Amino acid sequence: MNDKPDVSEETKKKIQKVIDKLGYNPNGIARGLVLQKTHTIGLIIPDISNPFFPEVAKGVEDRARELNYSVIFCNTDNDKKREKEAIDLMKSKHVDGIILSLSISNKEEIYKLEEKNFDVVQIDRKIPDSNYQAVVIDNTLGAYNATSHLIELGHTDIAHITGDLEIQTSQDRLEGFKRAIGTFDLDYKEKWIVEGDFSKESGYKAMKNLLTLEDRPKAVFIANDLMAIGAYEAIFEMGLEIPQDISVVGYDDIEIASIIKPGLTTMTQPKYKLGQAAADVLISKIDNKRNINDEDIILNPKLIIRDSTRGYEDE
Amino acid sequence: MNDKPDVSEETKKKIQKVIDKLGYNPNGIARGLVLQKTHTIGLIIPDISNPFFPEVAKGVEDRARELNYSVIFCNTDNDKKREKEAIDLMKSKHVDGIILSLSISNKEEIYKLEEKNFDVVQIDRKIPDSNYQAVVIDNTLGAYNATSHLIELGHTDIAHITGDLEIQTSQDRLEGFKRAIGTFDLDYKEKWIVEGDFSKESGYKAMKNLLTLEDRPKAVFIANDLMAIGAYEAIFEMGLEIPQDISVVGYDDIEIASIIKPGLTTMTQPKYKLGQAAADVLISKIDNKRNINDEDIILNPKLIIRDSTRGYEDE
DNA sequence: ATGAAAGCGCTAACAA
DNA sequence: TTGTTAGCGCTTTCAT
Repeated sequence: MNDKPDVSEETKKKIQKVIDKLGYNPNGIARGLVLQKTHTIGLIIPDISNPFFPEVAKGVEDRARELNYSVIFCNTDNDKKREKEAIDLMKSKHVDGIILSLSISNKEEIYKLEEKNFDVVQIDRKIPDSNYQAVVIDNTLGAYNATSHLIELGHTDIAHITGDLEIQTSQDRLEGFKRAIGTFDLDYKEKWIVEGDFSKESGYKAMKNLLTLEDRPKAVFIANDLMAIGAYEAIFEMGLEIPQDISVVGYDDIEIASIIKPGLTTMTQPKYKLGQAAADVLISKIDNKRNINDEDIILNPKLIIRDSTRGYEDE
Repeated sequence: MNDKPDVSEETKKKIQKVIDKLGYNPNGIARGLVLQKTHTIGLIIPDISNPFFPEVAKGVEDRARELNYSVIFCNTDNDKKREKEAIDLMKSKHVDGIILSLSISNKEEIYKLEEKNFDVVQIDRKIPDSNYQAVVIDNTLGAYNATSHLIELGHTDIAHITGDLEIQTSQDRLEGFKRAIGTFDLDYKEKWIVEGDFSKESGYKAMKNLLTLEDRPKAVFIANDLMAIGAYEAIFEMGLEIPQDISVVGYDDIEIASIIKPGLTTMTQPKYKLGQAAADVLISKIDNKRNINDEDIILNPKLIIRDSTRGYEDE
């Protein structure tokens, strides 16, 4: 009997001796069978080799371990079929709950889970109309703050290079940009908003585009760092300097942002914290069935100021 | 009964209907209990947020899934205590086998596992004197090839910036360097071998060091890309050009290597393949107890030639 | 071709 | 305080 208060010290010691001698360790799976509890959670993510997720996974695993849970993990490559398989796997392994990030197109699986009353928390992206609690990072706010930084520096001619607009993230960042421009009563020109696709090359092209305009912008907010790197190239190629001729703000804070010259001002995302929070929420749901608070948790990204931005009038 | 040949088609269909209607899914944990088999493997790695491991983890998970296994993962942060806990966890979860990368100082755990006749494969680093099969990448060969590339380009004055020499990897790369120099009958100068610690700053310092020498080298092999980035800075600061004045080869092929100017020639490691191979080996061990081949698997890194190297006489 | 029963290793409930 | 027993959901064996 597991540490019950009514076992004599003496017996405990005796038992412990035998345990050590035989090298016995308890069979968690038999225990799981009778207790209907595996002390395991599932982690379903699109791609562990996308630099966003390892930190998240680490946060999940660290916190889960602290709370006495272990984690089974699955990559889905954003593939609907694999997402379904991953969920079925979690069911058959009888995990106590699941942390997942599904592709938007896969609502059905979420609904099925809801029907079965499974404990789930969504991370990074929330499926619209789903009832499960989500832990996400506020992209709109991030973009708003990035743009505001430029405005506070005195800039008025600000462009934006978006990500692939099919993706919600890009839409959110675009909206944050527009909102900042609006809040400060600047007007933005449609031609200063150029669509990219998150790749370095698309950043290069978009920037080239912007720089050949007659009234070219003096600052640009770019939806991710990789495109910003491409933009750097375009800027240098035109013989311009950062930030003297043009200020640039990226998004993501990838490793290169601090290494490249000039250091890239960018938004950093609380990835580890996201993982921790998700594990916290899920496990408190599991351990304590009443939902104390099932509001979504929205984490704030943070501005990292480096050398790629400066005031318009600083010169 | 699971797909036995002696069940009438009719019955099968009937059963299937009921299954679908009730939304039944089999309880893998009860099955595991009676079969003494969980179809789960453990993955114990130092740090998923170190860019080396996510690819490895992906390789493991992909291959495991193909072979019908799922994976429980643990981060250890190279902490002995956490390594032990992770192993105990795997035992209590009754995984069918473990893929792990332990710190060298933790031999005892490996030995204990051996005693218990557990299926294990080691990745990335092999504990000396352990009997478990390992899947590793040949650092000595990689360094040898990197250096040879420089020699084949016609260089004779070649320096080396090492990593932290407490770490086996650094030793291996140093040895590969020396071996290449020896094979081609060049002689190396001790002062051309400078110790760094894998950080960008140490690369900068070491390079500064090398460049202020009276007889400064015309080429340098650096034990990782991050230090190479630091070295770039030192080189540019001295008003020198890459590769005109000095050729540089790095190691790791981190993302920045292809983005920085000039593109860094470097060694890339088959990380995904490492993960796959480890899963292959482990699961074939599990499924088929006789050890077909328990030799270590040694994977070869590959040279990626970019713009940071050129022949000594090309000018 | 199908049904009944035993048992995997554990915990909870109960009896002594 | 300790010992005994039932049963978690499955597979396997044996009997029908």
